[in-house]
Amino acid sequence: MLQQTQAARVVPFFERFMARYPTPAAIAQAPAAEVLALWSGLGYNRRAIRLQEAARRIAGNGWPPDTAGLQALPGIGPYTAAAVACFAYGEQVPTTDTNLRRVLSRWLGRPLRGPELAEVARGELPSGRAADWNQALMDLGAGICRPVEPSCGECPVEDWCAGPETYVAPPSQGRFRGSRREARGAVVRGLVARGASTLTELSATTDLDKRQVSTALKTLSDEGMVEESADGVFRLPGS
DNA sequence: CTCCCGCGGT
DNA sequence: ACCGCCGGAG
Repeated sequence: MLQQTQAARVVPFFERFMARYPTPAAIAQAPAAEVLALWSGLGYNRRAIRLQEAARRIAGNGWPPDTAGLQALPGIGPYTAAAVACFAYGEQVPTTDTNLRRVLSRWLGRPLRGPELAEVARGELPSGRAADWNQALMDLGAGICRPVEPSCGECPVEDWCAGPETYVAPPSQGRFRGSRREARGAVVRGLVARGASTLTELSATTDLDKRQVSTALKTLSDEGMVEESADGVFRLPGS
């Protein structure tokens, strides 16, 4: 849930999920339609499908014991694997998210990315305190070492930091208004609200033209978020 | 407009 | 290395 999503926005969704699905087995057995209904509104709906698939593997095979095993699960990349390994398993690994990337880049005075970022972050880990360190750097990045208008005067490490200039903004994302992403999100919300629906019904509900709805349904089907249950009738999987 | 405790397919 | 994916806050 925290992947590319502000922590404050995640909290209510997380609480609902943990109440409904306290264990991997619980979410593994749920209909995908129900999981998507609980997820819809948080963003990046594919994460819900991948989370459930990961839970099914975990319910069947148990938890992967290390970072490599975690990263082999769907939807789990370098950051999430490291975060689980560190915060849940106590492994001494850096959680190289966007905050650590920015904080360490400014600290060292040059832009860090990819393998080099991971290597530098590993080198800075204080012995035996990876979890505290990672948490502290993420909070420093979110609260003080912000992307724009960082509060260097309040920063506890200002004296040995190169300064905020080296921050490089991520590539811009393209308009959301009128995008296929917006249409896909609207179609999922429409199917959550209406249940099984035709193209015409979804077009009316979402206030999108049939061309956009049709494209959204096709791509959503390809990714396992929608099924065509009968000819021309679409629904969320398992509904 | 930008950013958010990224990931996966190309 | 690049791009699409969701949605809300500032």
